[in-house]
Amino acid sequence: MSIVEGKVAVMSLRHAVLGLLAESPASGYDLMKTFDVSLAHVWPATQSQVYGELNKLTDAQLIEVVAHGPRGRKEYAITKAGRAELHRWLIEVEPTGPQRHDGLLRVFFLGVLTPLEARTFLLQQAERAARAHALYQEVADSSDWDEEMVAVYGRIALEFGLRQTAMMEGWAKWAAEEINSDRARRARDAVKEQEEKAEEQRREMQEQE
Amino acid sequence: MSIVEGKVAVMSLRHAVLGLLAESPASGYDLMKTFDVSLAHVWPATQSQVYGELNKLTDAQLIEVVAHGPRGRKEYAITKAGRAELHRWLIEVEPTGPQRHDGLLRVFFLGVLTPLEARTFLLQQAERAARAHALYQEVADSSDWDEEMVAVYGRIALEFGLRQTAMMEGWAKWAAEEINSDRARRARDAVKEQEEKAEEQRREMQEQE
DNA sequence: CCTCTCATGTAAGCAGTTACATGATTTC
DNA sequence: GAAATCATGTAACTGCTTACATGAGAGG
Repeated sequence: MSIVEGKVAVMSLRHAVLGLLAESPASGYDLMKTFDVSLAHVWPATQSQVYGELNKLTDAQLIEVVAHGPRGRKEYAITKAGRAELHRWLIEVEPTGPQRHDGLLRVFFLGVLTPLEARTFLLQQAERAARAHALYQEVADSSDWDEEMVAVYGRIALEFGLRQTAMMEGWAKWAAEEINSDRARRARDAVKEQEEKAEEQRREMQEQE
Repeated sequence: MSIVEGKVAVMSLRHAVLGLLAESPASGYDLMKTFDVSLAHVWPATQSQVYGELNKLTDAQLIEVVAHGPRGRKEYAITKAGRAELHRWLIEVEPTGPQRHDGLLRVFFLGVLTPLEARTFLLQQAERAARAHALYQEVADSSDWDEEMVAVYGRIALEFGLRQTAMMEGWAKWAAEEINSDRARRARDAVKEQEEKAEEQRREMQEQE
């Protein structure tokens, strides 16, 4: 399933699980902790999703149960076929890049707000970004980036978060200023003028009746 | 619906449609063109989604049909209630920020690749970002950012794209270098050592049998 | 014994994608 | 009159979220 005649479903959750199990065997419960902490901002997943995916991956023989623990605990490990699929995904499947940014979507519609409201919104975005940046910075400072593979690539991912939030803050502040720019003022004047013209026409139409 | 006792569904598609109709009346067909061009990287939507949402919004009286054209064309306009809902969403609902970045997800698992493969992957990411940046730059250069509200905020959104792609390129290049760093080399050595120890233990176990 | 953590699962529903269906109008 | 474009919709399916259900073991 999922791979039929070269046509491949996206489904990165599957590969997130495979990737985590490639590092070390774990139970669904263990994986959830990782999803809630490390992967929360990259690929969030819910408990029911993870347990469901583990069963599907087992059926597809990409992972297997290697130990049964107390309380029905099932420890999974990646299989050879699973490693191959993970490798294929990493090397051959084109990443799609980030999509669906609802903060940025709002920017397209800031014209319906007053300039003051729009400016406030953008400065709030800047602050949110700054707070997120500070949080990432804390993690970067507190963690001991020692001799582990996870650490090297985890650090690289964290650096992305740092740069992303810094970029966001700078952009939002710049955008807030831009609203007060000459260009924006001219645009607002033009819109107002059009509205006045339309109003005038409407009045004339009414007078004719 | 969708708003029950302060509990609000996310559903930004609804607000994307409201936002577009707030600027000027349009048909589903018109909106699709906007979704495919301007909003493609911010909030992609399919044709069936848009037509479905238009009907739902009409039922909810947030928009209304203002004209019937040829070929069954229905032109929609936003209502007062729709404008209020759009305003509420813009001001009161917290943006969630970007989520689900499958390129970044891959970074977490680069440990399963050889250093060379990982480096290649990151440099490909850098190139992709550079290409996207060039594309945004072309739009920025070619468009006449004249006196229109859409232009001001469209330009601001475009600037986000420019900064985002520039950040991505810089980060990916930095990351590619980081793999050759001392820290990474030490991590790889440590992993190898552990594997050798495990191998040794396995051999000892077999000898005992 | 009681509570907290560990541990796995099911069911309902919404959001998003893909594919299919249909027909009117314009353009060459 | 054929092809391209305009225009709206439905159906099936996948992915994701929310809420519910259940129970075993550990620690006070």
